[in-house]
Amino acid sequence: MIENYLAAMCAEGVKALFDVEVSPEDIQVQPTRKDFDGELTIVTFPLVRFAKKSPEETGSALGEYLQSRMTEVASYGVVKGFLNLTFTSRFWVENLLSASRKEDYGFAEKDSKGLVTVEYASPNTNKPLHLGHLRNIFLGYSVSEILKAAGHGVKKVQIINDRGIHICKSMVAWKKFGEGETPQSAGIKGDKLVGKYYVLFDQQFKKEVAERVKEGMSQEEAELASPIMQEARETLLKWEEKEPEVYALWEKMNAWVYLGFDKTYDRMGVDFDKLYYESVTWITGKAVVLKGVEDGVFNQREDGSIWADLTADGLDEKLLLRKDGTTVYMTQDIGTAILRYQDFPEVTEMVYTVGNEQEYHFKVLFLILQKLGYEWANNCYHLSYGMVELPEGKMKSREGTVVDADDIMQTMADTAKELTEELGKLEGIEKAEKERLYESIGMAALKYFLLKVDPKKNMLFDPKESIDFNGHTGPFIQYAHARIQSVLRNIEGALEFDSEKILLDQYERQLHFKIHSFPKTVEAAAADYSPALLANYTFDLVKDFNSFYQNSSILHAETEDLKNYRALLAKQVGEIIKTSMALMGIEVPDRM
RNA sequence: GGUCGCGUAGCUCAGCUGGAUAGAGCAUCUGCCUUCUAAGCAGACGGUCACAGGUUCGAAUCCUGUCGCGAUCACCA
Repeated sequence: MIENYLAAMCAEGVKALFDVEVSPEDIQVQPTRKDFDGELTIVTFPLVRFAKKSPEETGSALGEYLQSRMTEVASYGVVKGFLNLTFTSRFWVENLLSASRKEDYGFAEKDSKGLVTVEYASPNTNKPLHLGHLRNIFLGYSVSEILKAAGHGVKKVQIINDRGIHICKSMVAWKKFGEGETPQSAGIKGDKLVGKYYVLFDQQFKKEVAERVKEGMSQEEAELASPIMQEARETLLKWEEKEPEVYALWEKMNAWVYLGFDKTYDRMGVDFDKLYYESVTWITGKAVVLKGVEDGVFNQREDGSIWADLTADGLDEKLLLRKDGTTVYMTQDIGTAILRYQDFPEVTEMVYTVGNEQEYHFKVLFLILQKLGYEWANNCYHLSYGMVELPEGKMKSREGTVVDADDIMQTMADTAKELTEELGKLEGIEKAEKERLYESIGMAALKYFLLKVDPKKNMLFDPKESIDFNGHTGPFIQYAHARIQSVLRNIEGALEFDSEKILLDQYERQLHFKIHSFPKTVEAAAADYSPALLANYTFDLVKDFNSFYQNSSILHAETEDLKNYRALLAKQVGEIIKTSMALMGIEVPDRM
């Protein structure tokens, strides 16, 4: 990495020129701003006090030193406390050649770092997936791919929340109003069908409550007295006792939902290495909690409920087991974590991709696991992401303002089709191929839109904007790649050239520098668990490429050497676009 | 009320461990398709980086306080 070498040389220079020891880490090396000549800049302000000279003189002295000792440095310029270095064409061209020779440029050595589990998609089985899940799932998938690229082993895991009162609600409503309806008979996906009955339950519940309030009950009393709610609670108890009829219905309805989810995941292009079900993990959780009481980690109250006292750590007391012995969310998550550790004993880190409204939950969970004495609890990380809001405010399932995952994917594909047909570029392509393309473009728009924003921030999903394929969008990047492939299709033979004959202009220097930064960007994205870093990098790369592309022709270059060199440059940009987008789960077609 | 997060152009967002005149995209306006795909390029317009202090050669960035918005503090998950 040239930055490190440069910093080391600077430190050496400071020692030689000003007789002061500085460590290379203290030398500030940064990309040169666009409006100045050069690719890398040394900030010399901090060195001024050692040099006892003006910033300008300090910069010149150091620049002179570097230029005379580094063959890579072609020239330097000093502006106030900034030393701008321009590297030789030869250096950048060599760099390009070595990058293009690497099969997996930008990737760290495989499995050079520890195994990480990444959990994402924790859906409830009582309703279909929505836009919030999409952000969660794309994020988790992308982070998994990025971690792999950075040299980690990765296991993608899903936790399915298949037990609890919410499923019972769907079950009760289906029994009451369903008349034996199935996904087949209704002609809709299983998750949609079950979701429908969840909504029906809520409507009935509200109706019953309203009736009772009208008769003079308080809101609270009415909610307790609602027959359908009572039935749901009874169903939950029967489920816990594994009463055959209830259990069979539960299995049947969950199976419908899983088939529906599978379709959605499939279209999203994501997969999992292992699934966990809360209907299983709670058993482990409960056992661990009971053991924890014996070991004095938790305490039991008179009513029989079990609690973790975290007040000493500045948190609250947390319920782990109800007085009737049933488990809560936290108990299940304890069980899940332990099971996961048993499944992957070599794991060095566990990542949880879960919304930021659960930050407190995970703080508590990790602390409890630590108290239980698990070493690995120190390496759990809550990859917390912000909510997706709509222009009209938050999504609320009860108010019907949720954006359904399947619907939005379909809308994106439809729009892609519409706009592509309008442009009329796909003559002579088979129909099936075209359909694949529309899907690919639509999904790129959606995924990129959700991933380009810093995960931890809340974001706004404006349907109008998300469907735009111009500007800072997935299709814009796909398009650049398609154009590159188109150029390459017109070139025969190997892209060989005499590197002595290549002189770079400013557009190309920008590009070379971006290419050079790719491995570093992957590493940074992994360290931050942030696909947004990659997204923004790729967009910048494409913009630089477009400038170059529009301003210097490749096929009609002045000489054969120049043509081949530029083509190789374009090819390398194409390669990076492809890998980088793949790390976001986005495919890039060869034409569009 | 306690805790955590956020506040940058009309809108959506970048801005890495403090560094140059705060950057993109959208929107608005002006140019560019008889050489490689115009889903593009070149340019114009647009900012009191919420506010007030502090730290220093230098602050959108770090610290403190104020205001505004959001999340959370469930025997829901």
